[in-house]
Amino acid sequence: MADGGANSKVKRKDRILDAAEALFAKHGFDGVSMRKVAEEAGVDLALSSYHFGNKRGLFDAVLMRRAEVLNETRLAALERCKAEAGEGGPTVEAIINAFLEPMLAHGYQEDEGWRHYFELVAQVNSSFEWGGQLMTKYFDPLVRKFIDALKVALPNADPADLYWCYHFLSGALTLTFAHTGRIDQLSDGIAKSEDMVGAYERMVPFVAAGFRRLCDK
Amino acid sequence: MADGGANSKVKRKDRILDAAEALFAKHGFDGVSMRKVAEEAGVDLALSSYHFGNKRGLFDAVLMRRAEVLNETRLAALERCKAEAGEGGPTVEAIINAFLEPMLAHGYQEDEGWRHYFELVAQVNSSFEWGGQLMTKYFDPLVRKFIDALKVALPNADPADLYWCYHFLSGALTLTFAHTGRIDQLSDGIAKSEDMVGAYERMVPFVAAGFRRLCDK
DNA sequence: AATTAATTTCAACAAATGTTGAAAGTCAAT
DNA sequence: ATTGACTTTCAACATTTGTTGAAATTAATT
Repeated sequence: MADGGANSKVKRKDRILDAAEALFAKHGFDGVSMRKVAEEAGVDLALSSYHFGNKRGLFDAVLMRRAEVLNETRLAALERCKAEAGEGGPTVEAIINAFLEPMLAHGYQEDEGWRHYFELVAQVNSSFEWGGQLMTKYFDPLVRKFIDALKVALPNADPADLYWCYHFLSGALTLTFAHTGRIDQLSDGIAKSEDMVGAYERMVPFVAAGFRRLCDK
Repeated sequence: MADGGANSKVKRKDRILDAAEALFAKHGFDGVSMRKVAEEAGVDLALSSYHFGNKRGLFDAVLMRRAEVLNETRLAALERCKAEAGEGGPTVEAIINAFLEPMLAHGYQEDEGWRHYFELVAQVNSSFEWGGQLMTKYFDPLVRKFIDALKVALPNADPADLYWCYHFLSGALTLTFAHTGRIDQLSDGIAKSEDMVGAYERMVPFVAAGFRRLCDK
């Protein structure tokens, strides 16, 4: 039997998460109904509540699923770049690269699940209602490790400067992966929001230069 | 009679816009009901539909109201910095400053209306559903003028690099004004999201350094 | 095969939603 | 005072919303 249909071997619970991920990414928490999720996933309405308790539980489960994977991959990238560096520790560029590169590694081009996920994170990050709480919960423990590494690479930095620089990085990063298509329109097609490799290759030096200007004293 | 109550002289139409602005900023388009707007504004439910046609019309009116003011102020700042510069034109730093400084000028500290507005724009900018369309419509004509000025300041820049740099600026800017409180939690209070002056003073050199690294050849 | 547990469906609930037509009120100009 | 345009209220509409018990089905265990 061919896969992919409504009778696919993929567990219903995962199909619900996939559908919710795609829909929340496009329309936000309040723009999606439980019925729409059920319809998209090809399951009964009540099943999402059974598996995740309620709508908010479903939303949290979507956010958590890939956060754990991303955090592990980023941590591994940070450890690797530390190991490859000499005793002075890695450069600013190498640390930022370790933070960004894993976002492309997860088969970003092929796997639309990850694309939906990053669109969702972008929206959560800059939303007043969710931004402070959820991003802190899911990502900040790891972010602190990257900032510690940056403190070593920029030993004379004022901590407040360092946190603001990371904040700017976070904003540039999430908007880029939000994939809104705005840069396409603004540039008349010269820059393409689908070109994540091009964005990544530019973001590393852009952000590193900013860190150095403010924190390299 | 004292002002400020439900019988204030302020026109009901403006009270609706103010209430909608605050609510949309906090909860997004789909997270706000017409009834909540009416209640917050102290007017009848049907009045918003009468003045703005429907919910979407109200949302557009909120976005448009201050966009026009901001665009004018930014244009004036750009012209002024061009006039003050020599014949070589303004520096990258001066151009970016002209783009950012007007956001603080509108009595940002006192007037919470502007704070709500920027929170709303932040959310719109990184939302898939609205980001591409609305930002282009309201802001891009002016943004193109700033990019033209940057092309003069960075004459050897590859246009694609320039557009990506602006995109990074846009992301850093909107997240900072989204005011989510995340930087407070991440930094344990060392950096404060209320400190918009501090953010502004750091963002100008941060972004300018990025532009120079990628576009100054 | 029998029993228990986990999953999925069905049907319905009360509450909340955007919108609208008609009535009532307000205000300025004649 | 009367007209006429504009503003505001009232009441109701048809949908849509999240959630939940109870029944039915499937899977796992004995």
